[in-house]
Amino acid sequence: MPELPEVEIVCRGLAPVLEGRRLALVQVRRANLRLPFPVDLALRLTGRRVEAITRRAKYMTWRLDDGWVVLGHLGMSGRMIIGPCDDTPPGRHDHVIFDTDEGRRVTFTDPRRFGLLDLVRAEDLAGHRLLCKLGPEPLDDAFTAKVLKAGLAGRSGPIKVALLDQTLIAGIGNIYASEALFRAGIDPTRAASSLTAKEVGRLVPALKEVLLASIASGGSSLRDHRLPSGELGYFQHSFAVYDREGEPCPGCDCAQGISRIVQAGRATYFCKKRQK
DNA sequence: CGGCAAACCTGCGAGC
DNA sequence: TGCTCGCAGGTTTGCC
Repeated sequence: MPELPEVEIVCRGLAPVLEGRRLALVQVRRANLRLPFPVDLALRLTGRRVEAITRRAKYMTWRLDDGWVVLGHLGMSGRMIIGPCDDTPPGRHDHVIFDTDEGRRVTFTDPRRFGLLDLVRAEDLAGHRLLCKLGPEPLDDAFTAKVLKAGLAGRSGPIKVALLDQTLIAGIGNIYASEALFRAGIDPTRAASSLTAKEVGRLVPALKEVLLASIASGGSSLRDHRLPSGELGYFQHSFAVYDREGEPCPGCDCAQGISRIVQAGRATYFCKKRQK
């Protein structure tokens, strides 16, 4: 379930395993995911020390000791699984396996193969073709109602679809778009440009709140119960509206309950009474 | 440029 | 039990 909060949790979970460690053995088990892997990826990573792990939007970056950065994306179904280095045979979808000099193993598994892994020079990271068009980080202080309002100007499409546009805001996915609009009381079908300053003034904190709450719950569950699987960031969330079609609205007593519609090919969940 | 559908993949649950 | 269908949390591309 990799939207911004999940990627953040994965990065935080990987940091204690990888930061400061050398990659003793890297196994690349196929030539590509969504994009081709860099040539000689395994060779270029083997022996490198991971200096720092950070996140940009839904991308993770591992800064290496030779000036290169591993750029990773989990796509729809990508996961990072932590375990020991042992003789367990890799699963069908275990595409890249990183063993550290401490005897720990990180397995990048991705059944649908929408994820990606690339190498980029640190000084070229911001200009990378996948990163250079990304909009502001929603959790940055610089992401304000004024900034979002300006971005929505001239957009006739629905606000919910606009929130998924990574050039407008980076990191919002299909779940948190619905959740934030519910929290802000805004109808997802409204034209993006029709939102008033007051409404955008509710939407921006709503976005920050749903993301932060998700990170907080993931962080705590990660600290408190290390999953036997070693899997990071894939705990049970409780969403107010997402995937709750027909269930009672948690914000009002309407008889209709949560509605599901499709916008730009993706499911949207909302309360028709509470969201205007 | 904006908006939309299709494409990339596999897995899973519902329904028959 | 087994099949088909629809659907899934992302992003890019190409067409209008």
